[in-house]
Amino acid sequence: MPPADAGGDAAVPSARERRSQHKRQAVLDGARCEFLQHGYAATSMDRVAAAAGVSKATVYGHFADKQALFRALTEAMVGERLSELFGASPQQALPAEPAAALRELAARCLECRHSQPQFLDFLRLVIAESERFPELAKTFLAQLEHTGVGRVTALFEAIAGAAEAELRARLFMGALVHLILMQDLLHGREVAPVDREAYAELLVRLVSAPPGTPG
Amino acid sequence: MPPADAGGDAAVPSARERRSQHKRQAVLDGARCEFLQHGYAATSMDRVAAAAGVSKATVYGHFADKQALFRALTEAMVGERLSELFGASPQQALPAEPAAALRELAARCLECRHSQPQFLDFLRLVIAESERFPELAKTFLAQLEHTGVGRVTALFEAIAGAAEAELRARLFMGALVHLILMQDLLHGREVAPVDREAYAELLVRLVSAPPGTPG
DNA sequence: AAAAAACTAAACTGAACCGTATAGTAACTG
DNA sequence: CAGTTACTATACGGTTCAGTTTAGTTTTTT
Repeated sequence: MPPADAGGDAAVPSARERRSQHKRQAVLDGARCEFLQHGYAATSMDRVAAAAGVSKATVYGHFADKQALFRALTEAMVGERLSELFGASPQQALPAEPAAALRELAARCLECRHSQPQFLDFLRLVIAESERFPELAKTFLAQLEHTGVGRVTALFEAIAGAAEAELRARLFMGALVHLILMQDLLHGREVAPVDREAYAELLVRLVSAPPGTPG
Repeated sequence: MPPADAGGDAAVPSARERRSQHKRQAVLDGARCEFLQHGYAATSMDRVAAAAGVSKATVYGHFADKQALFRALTEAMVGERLSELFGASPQQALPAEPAAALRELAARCLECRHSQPQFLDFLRLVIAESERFPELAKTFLAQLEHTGVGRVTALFEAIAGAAEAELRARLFMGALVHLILMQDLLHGREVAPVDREAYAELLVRLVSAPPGTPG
């Protein structure tokens, strides 16, 4: 018999459902472009609709208001941006040797300006709206904890023992994120150029040092 | 003879001049409050005037438009926020011993949430508007280079030789700024609490390590 | 073919905003 | 005291914006 499902969440979506979801995705794509470029306050719903190639009524048919659209967009982005950055993809597996894995991870992060251009804009958006949308900031950090710190901590446990591994991981990630922030987000390459390879190499060397006695 | 100066930049300002500058400062204070709280786009000039306790005509008498006011405000803040953070004040001199100075500097930075609450909002503003006002970002970084990296580099030269001193300084500052950003700006204390003292101590120890051979 | 659902284009409401203008007031100057 | 300056309060013009509505079209379902 034909599916008695009258427009719900069937496993096999109807043609109407597919069309609707297609439009919904178009709205999200348009919103992504506008919000990432102009921030929350300076983005107008008219331009979102135009960028999505969709009428304004359609936008409001899928999302209750501007805030709902923003939240739906950013929630979707938190996951994809971070997991792409840390390479959950199968072909981008890290080397088995911990130190080499760290070096590879550092190189990958410092390349994000080219490999993940949207990530920088997204990071700026998260910081810019961290007061207006604190849940966004928290979700971002929780995902970063889950996707990044966890993995790196495991690497440091293999290098320098378990005691300081998490702190070392945070330090490692922090130094990388900071460089990206200053150089790529704040146009620091034009103000104070830094040798990224030397930076990464020194970072890996220092932060992998054995847990010896303090100087 | 009495000063023939007719309203210019005399060394002894007239009473009128003083009144005017007082109002101008009130406008800047109101603007600071509003811009730091709501960002550029979401701040209205009407609310700036209200926050300053001043009529809107006075605002536009002192500043050509919203952008000019924003630029004047942020330019003024770049200097004061950073120099207060790094303690150019006489009573806040750093210890003579380099390692102790680093520890003191780290502690001071990690306390900025309490000692310099405006700094966090300002940092968020600089990042949020780094595309709309790239000069602001560059000025901020240039000042950070001048006030922060320079000093810290000198400390590391005294510890680990001149070769890697600058990179070590950037690494040191980067790890600190990152922690502040994640914990204080992005509400990370509620998501992933970090022992700040342990973080600072490990940071100082690792980044002060002798320039020995890599592992 | 008829009914239903989702869409489009365009106009509209009510409010906010930037910047200007007007009219009048308080303070300083010569 | 007369003139100038900076201010206040208020209102206005023109634009933009969030969100709704209206009327009509395309697509899917029955």
